[in-house]
Amino acid sequence: MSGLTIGNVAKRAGVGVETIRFYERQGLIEQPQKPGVGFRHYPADVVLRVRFIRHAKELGFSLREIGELLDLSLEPEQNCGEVRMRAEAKIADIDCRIESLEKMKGALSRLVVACGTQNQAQSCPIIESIVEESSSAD
Amino acid sequence: MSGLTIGNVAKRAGVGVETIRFYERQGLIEQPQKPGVGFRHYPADVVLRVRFIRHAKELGFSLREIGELLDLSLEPEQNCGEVRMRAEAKIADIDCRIESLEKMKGALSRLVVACGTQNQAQSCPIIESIVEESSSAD
DNA sequence: ATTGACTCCGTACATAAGTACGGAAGCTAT
DNA sequence: ATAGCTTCCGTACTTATGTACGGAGTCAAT
Repeated sequence: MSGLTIGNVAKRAGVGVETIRFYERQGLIEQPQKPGVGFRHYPADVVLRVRFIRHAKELGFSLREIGELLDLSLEPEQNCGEVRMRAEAKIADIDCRIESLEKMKGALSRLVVACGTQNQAQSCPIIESIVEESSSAD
Repeated sequence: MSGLTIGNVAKRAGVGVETIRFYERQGLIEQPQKPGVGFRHYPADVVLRVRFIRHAKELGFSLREIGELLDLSLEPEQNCGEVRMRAEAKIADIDCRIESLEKMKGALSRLVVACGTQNQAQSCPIIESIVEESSSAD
C-alpha cells in the first residue's frame, strides 16, 4: 500500500507509462529505489508533479524551464536569496507572457466585434496589435 | 524598391533565411511569385507576420494553431459566423492560459514571500497550486 | 503452475520545428 | 567581366519531446 506502480501513476496523471520513464531520464521526476524484489513504488505526489509538468508544457515552458520551476519549489529553505531571485525572474517572465496573451486576446476581440458590425478596413488586427518591438536596420 | 529580399525579411524579423523558407513550406507565409528574372520580392508586412509567429510560439502555440490564428485575421469579410466562432474559441483558450499563468505566478509569489519570512512548512507550493483537475480511478 | 497483465530496460522510431549544406544561378561593385 | 555576396532549391541533419517494441522478469488470480 505504500506507493503506486508506474502504471497507476501514469493513469492518474493522464499520461503513458513511457512518458513517466522519459521524465525520469530527463531528471524531472525521481525514480524510486527498486526494491530487492518486485516493482518500484512511487509516492502519490509524483502524480501532482507530472500534472504540473503537463500544465506548464501547455503554457509554453520547455522541459528545461519546467525543471527549473520544480527545483525552485523544492529547495526553499537554503540559499534563499538565490531562490528568491530566480523566482522573481520567473514571475517577470510570466508577466510578459500574460501581457502578450492579453494583447492577442484584445486583437481577437476586436476581430469578433468587426465581424458583427461589417466594419471592415483593418487588414490584419492580430498581427498589428501583437508586435511591438522596433525593427532593425536593413 | 517594391519589396524586400528574403534575406532582408529574415534580418528584420530576427530569424534566419531558412526559417522563412520553412514557414513558407508550412503555409504560414505566402511565397511571392518569382519574377521571370531575378529574386523574389516580399511585401513589408511579412516581417510583422513572422514576428507574430515567433511571439505566438513563445506563448506556447504550435505552428498549426498559429496558422489558424493567422487565417482568422485574414478572412474577416465572409463567413462571419464561422470566423466569429473560431475567434471566440481562441479567446476562451487564451483565457485558460492566462488563468493558469496567474496561478503559477501566485504560487511563485508565495514562494518568494515564504523565502523572506523563513515561514517553512509548504512543501511544494508551485505544484500544489497549479493542479486542479480531479484524479481518475485506479 | 499456468495464464494474463504489468514492470523493467534498452533501443528504435516518430513528430514538430527548425538548421545546415552544396551547387547553380543572379546581383552588385570594382 | 570578375569577385564576392545573395538567392534558390532539394536534401539531409539536429534538437526536443515523446512513443513503440521486444524480451525477460514479476505479480495476482485461477
